[in-house]
Amino acid sequence: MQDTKERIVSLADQLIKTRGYNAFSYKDISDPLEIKNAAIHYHFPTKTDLGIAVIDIEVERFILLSGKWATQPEDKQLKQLFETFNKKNKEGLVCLMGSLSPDYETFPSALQEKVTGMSSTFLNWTSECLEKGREKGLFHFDGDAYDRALLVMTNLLASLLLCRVMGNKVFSRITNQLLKDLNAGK
Amino acid sequence: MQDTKERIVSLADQLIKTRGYNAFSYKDISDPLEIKNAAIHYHFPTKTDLGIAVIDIEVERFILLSGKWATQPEDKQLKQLFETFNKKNKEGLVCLMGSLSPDYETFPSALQEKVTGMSSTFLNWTSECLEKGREKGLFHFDGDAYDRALLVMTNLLASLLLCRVMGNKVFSRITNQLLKDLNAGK
DNA sequence: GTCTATACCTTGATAGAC
DNA sequence: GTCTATCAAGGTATAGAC
Repeated sequence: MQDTKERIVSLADQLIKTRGYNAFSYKDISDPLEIKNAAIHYHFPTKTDLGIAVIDIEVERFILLSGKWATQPEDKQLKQLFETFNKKNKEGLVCLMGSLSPDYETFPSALQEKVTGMSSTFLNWTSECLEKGREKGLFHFDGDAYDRALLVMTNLLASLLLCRVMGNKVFSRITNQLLKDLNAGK
Repeated sequence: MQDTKERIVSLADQLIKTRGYNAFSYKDISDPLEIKNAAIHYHFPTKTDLGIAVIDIEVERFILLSGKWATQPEDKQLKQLFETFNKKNKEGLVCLMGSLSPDYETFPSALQEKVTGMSSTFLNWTSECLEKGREKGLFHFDGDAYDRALLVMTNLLASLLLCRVMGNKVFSRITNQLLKDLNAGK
C-alpha cells in the first residue's frame, strides 16, 4: 500500500510535536502501525530522511492553506494563521519550529537547512501579511514589518510551549492581547 | 572534592541549553570532566535528579540576581532581564524554559513540576515588574500585566530559539522593538 | 568519592528471504 | 514492500573494590 509511507510521516509528525525529535524512536512508529522497523527504513533509509519529509509536508501544507486565504483581507488571514496554532494547542501539540529549534544543534546539516527554510517561509509570509494589512489600515503597529513578524511568530511559537507547562489558557491570553495590540493605534 | 558536584551541574546546564535534555548523556559529562559515569551517579542517582538540580540552581540564581536589581526603577530591571537573555544568546545558548518545555511530555512528574515552578517564578516576576513600572509611568501598555508578561516572556524565550535557526541578529531586532513598544504610548 | 566492571535495555540500521 | 534476524553502538544504572 502506498499510504503506509504517508502514515509513517503523519505519525512521525505527531511524535515530533509531542515528544520531540530526539525522543521518538522507530519503535514508536512501527508498533502502532503494526509494521516492523525495517519497513520504515525501506521508505526512509535514515531518521534524517524521515525528519526532512515531515518538514517538507508541513511547508507544503502551509503554502496550500495560505493560498486559500489569499483572497481574504489581511486581518482575516492573520486570524487564520492564529487558528492553525489554536488547533495544534487543542490537540496538545506544539508547532514544528518550536519542537525542532531546541534540538537544532544535534541535527545533520541537511535537516538544519530544512528547519531554516521552513522558518523563513513562515516569517516571510507573516511579514508580508502584516505589511499589506498595515497599508490598508487593517493593522496598526510601529517599526519594520519583518520585526513585527518576528514578534508575532515568537509569541505564537512559544505560546504553545508555555501551554504545555502552564496550562492551556495561556494561548488565548496571548493571542487575544496580541490581536488587540495590532489594532490598538486606531 | 566537593566542587565535582558543582561542575557536573554546570556542565549539565550547558548541555541542556545547547543539545536538549534528551540529547545529552552521562558520557558528555564524564569525558570532559575526566571522571567515570559512576561518579556522576554517586552525586545524582538518576538523570532526573540531575535535571532537577539544574533547574533549582537556575531559579536560585535568578532570585539572587533579581534581588540585586530591586533598588533600580522597573524599566532598568526589565532591561537587566533582557541582558541575561542577551548573554545566553551570545554564548549560543537557549534558556532553560525554551529547552525543556518541548520535552516536557517525556519527563517524570517530579521534573515536570520543577519546570512549571520555574516558569511561574519568571512570569510572576515579569508581571510584577511591568505592573509597578506602569504605575510609575515607566511603561505604557494595554491590558492585564500578567498577559503582557506572557507576551514578553514568549518573545524572549522564542527569540533565542529562533536565533539558532535564523541567525543571531534576530535577538536585537526583537528586543529593540519590544522595548520601544512598551514605551510607545507615551 | 571515585574507580572497574558489567548488566540490561533501546537505538538506528542492514542483509537477505519471501 | 514487508518480513525475520541480527548487528554494533550507545543509553542509564548498579555492585563492589579501593
